[in-house]
Amino acid sequence: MKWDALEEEPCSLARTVAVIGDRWSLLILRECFLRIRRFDEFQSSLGVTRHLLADRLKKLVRFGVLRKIPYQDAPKRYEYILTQKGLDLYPIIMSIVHWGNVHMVDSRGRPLLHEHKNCHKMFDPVMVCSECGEPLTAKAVHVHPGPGARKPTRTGAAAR
Amino acid sequence: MKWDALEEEPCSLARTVAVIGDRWSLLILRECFLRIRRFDEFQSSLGVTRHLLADRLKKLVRFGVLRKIPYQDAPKRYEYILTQKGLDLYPIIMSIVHWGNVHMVDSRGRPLLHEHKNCHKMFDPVMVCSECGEPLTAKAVHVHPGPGARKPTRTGAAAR
DNA sequence: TTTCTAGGGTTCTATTTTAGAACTGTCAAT
DNA sequence: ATTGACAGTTCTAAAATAGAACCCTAGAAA
Repeated sequence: MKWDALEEEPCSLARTVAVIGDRWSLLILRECFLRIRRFDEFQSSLGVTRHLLADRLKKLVRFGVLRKIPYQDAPKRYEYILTQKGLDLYPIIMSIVHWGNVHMVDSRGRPLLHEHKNCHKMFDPVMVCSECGEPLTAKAVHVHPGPGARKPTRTGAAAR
Repeated sequence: MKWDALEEEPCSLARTVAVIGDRWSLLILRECFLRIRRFDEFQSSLGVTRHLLADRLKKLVRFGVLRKIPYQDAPKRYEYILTQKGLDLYPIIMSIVHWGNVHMVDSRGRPLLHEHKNCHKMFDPVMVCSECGEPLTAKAVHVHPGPGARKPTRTGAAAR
């Protein structure tokens, strides 16, 4: 399967994966949320090759996750900043970080702690139901085909 | 950077990306949460090559996200089911799906709808603070170095 | 008894991606 | 006139992926 094919899938996960589903895109986004904005900063903090960095930034701009803002003329220089669409990725990033905090830390403990400016406490992210506010688990969720679902076919290929 | 190097990074995001940060792993996990369990089912619903599927399943088992459960002897056959560590990936999967629902659907609408068995309503996932229960945004979060943070170096390489 | 099918892989070659390093070009400061 | 910062692009070699074919076990069918 090509990457382009992923964007066309009738599956919100597949389409999101088409945007952020590779190693470097996720690491670049991590840097974005840590206020990194310039090519060289990304390059030196990530150790990614300049080639791939340029490629991934271009892709993220194309998908509307990042926006190029000029910060100087002569020569033209740009900063890459998150759009609203990009800022909306925050729950994804945080849930990834949280899972790592729970399941992948070594004996030294967490690399980062998160403080909520609202309540001034260190927190973990919790995913809850928009309707009743209860924490979500896979077992408590039922899935239904939506309006954009793939029509059932004789082949029985899975549809989402 | 090698994949193995990612696991060693003092960054919970990087370490999680080492486990699930590629296209097929995420799609395989999607199937797992939709109750797919067998090699052939994965293969036909995803269209992934058998080679890569075998490789990714092996990786997910190695990381303790999936477990092989025999369901027949002679010949030995296994089902791949989520461990607790794997079930804990649910918020990641859901937040990815939700972002796709908001930003990547076409005119036909969402491929899937989610019903919460608790309250019997269709819902969206919301990420809130474990301490005060308020919804989280990137701007309301302050980041601090934790006990596992990389020690600052003269080179100024970013640390997380 | 030979053949077929299902399930779960492994092996092979060709194509794509990625890594790693070097190169380009503009401008500012020394 | 040279050096350095910044933001890329271009090159070759190495790795990962796609796509197809092959292998093995065992039960069912012909």
